Amino acid sequence: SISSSSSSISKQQTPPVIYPWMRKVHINNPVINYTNGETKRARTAYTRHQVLELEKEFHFSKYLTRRRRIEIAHGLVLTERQIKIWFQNRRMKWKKDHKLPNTKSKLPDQLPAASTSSDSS
Amino acid sequence: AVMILRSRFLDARRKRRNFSKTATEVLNEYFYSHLSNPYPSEEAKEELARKCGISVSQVSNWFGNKRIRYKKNIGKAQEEANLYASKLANQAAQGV
DNA sequence: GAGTGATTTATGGCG
DNA sequence: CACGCCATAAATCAC
Repeated sequence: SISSSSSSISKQQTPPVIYPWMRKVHINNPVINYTNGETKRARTAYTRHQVLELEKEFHFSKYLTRRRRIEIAHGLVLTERQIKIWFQNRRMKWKKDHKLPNTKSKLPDQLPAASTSSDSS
Repeated sequence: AVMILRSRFLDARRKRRNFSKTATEVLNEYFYSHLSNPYPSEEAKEELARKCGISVSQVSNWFGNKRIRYKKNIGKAQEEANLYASKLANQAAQGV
């Protein structure tokens, strides 16, 4: 029983309380605002080609040497930092995919063939 | 070519289902009762996952989305906040 | 079309 | 010190 002992009887009534976690934190330079008042942080979506190449490289090796990182960065027109970060994120994803997905996963290794799945191509 | 199509259809995002109402209820109750710091520990996440019948990753996703979307619209979320606040007060009154 | 769960870029802390 | 891991932010995707 880990009932939180934080029985803070704070006054309810729509408290306009702004806790620290509610403040924006990654509002750095890369902001793009179009005529509208919105200022959003830009998140570049990598092209299919870029992702494909990165994925290929990752399959070859999960880690990058400094040398290789520079080559890829130039080849894909991305910064070394972006390459490094991409590999870190990719490793995290790999871990997530390869850790025991417990015994309740319903992976369709053998889909019910009864349904008329009219697959065409 | 076939593999591409396969992977596209097997992509987890594409067969999205909403969580059960009770699961959302449980998550929201935790969120609003910890509004000052809605960051459940690993253990708390596991318990929530168990109670909701979802995975720990899904609990993490839920809190990540909830935090961002709450602070993107603090005003609109007040309704929900009050709703769960009164719900909790009610529970406390009954000694739950 | 808004809502929502999941995924993709990106940051910062700590080891 | 640079780099990896990790939790997380924020934007975006896909249904």
